[in-house]
Amino acid sequence: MKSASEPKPDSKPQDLSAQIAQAIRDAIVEGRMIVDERLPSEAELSEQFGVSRSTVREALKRLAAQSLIRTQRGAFGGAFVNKLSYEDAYSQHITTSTLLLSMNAVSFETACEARYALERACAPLACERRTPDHLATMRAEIHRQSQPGLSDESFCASDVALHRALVDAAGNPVLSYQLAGAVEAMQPLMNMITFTARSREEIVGLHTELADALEGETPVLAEAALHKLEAYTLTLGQDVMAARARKSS
Amino acid sequence: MKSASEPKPDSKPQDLSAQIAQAIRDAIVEGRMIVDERLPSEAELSEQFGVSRSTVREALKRLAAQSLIRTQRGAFGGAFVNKLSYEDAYSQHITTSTLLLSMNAVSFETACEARYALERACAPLACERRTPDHLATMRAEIHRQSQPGLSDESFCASDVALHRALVDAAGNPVLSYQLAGAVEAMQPLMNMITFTARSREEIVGLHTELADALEGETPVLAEAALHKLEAYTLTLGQDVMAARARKSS
DNA sequence: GGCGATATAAATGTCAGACATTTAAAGGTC
DNA sequence: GACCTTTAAATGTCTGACATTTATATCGCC
Repeated sequence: MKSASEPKPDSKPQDLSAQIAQAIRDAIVEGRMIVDERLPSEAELSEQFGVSRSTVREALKRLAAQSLIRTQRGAFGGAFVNKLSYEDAYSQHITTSTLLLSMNAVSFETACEARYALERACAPLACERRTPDHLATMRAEIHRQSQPGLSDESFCASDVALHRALVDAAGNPVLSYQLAGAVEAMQPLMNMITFTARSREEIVGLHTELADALEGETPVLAEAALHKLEAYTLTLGQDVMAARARKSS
Repeated sequence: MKSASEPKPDSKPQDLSAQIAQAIRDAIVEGRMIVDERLPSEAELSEQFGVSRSTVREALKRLAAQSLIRTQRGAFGGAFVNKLSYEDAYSQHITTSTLLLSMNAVSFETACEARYALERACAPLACERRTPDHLATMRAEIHRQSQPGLSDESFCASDVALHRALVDAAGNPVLSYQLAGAVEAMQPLMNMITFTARSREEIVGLHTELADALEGETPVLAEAALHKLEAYTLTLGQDVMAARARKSS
């Protein structure tokens, strides 16, 4: 793997707590410590590394922030190598993706393209494996989206739920994990768009096409629906941008 | 357990340092603090939150571990909201994905399926946008892979580099970020496979098909090559599994 | 006046020790 | 044997001190 011998000569000597965290992280990632194994106590670690207990604690908190360890108080407590759950990984991935998008001025076009490309990737699998449950969820969300009184926020949330159902229908947890970030991180960008009655109607129509394609197990139609959805979402976004540009100029 | 009447099984009240970290994290994610803005000093934070400086420091270390803040020593130093770079996001994503796969006993089949589904997602874009540079990289890696003396590790690394070039050719950084985890996290699983001369030849052939498809801008052929590659990788993996089962029984 | 060396101050990094709290296990009582 | 109490081993928190880093201000010299 990479690390220590980076070509970058600038590398500042890190804090002790960062170094210790890295040492333990390596041990976990490389499998030298297994899930649920107990780390030495803070006192023992501070002796092993020749630092104070506070420094060790800061290192452990870094690892805890990445869900690499969990701590338990009391006798026979301590820090344990944590089994990284899909749930933990999801939420970290979503936080990171959301920040990445918002802090790097990713254009609506780029994010949209990535999102729908990824969703099309799971369309064939979803057609093959979708259960009645998945179809029911999608139909329910579509029904929700066609109700007139729905707020923009709720419409967006329902949109995410529908797409989430599509992803889950592919029946591959690794795929679901990878896509969760892409879809959910888009929501802040989606929330910029104000949906008119007209545009909602169009979207609901395309969602229905998508659900029909899954039900009929026709991947080509599912991909086509996603292509149309991407194109339409893009025009909506560009309209909003154009309107803003006009207003501000 | 006293009562089930709690509306939310609030599980456990978190540590103070975790609460403080969450409060600051929320402020950053919700945009109440912007990039490069300076946080109050540790002393000020400890007064604001009514805790000791060590507790504040543990909270800050948690945030630093997620690359949400960076710290600078010296006068007018302090903690600053960090602009999350693609690089930081990559490495976090890869670490998380690798652990997720290794700790949750994800099958080779599932991981393989996810990986190639994602790669096929960027095939059409890559056909459209690949530069001569991308093609050159792919050809160079293919040439490397066909050299007889190459170690298994190097072969795998070259495989990753080739697929990385494919992903980058799509010219969408968000897509690259999302896929980096999937492809690189697979490497430990790929390293299980020992490549015979025969299997390498087959893989190099399929890689060439893929490069040809990109060069000819024929997305259908690119997807076909990836499908064949997935199928072949899968059989290789299953052979290894079967051989192990025979040996251990 | 300008410039280089020095002092200063503000902040993080580290340490040491104490006390509080939690928790499981050992021991004692009926 | 069931229930209560004690105990010990951990983490969680606080306090105060000192070390180190670094931008800025000051001073002395030309």
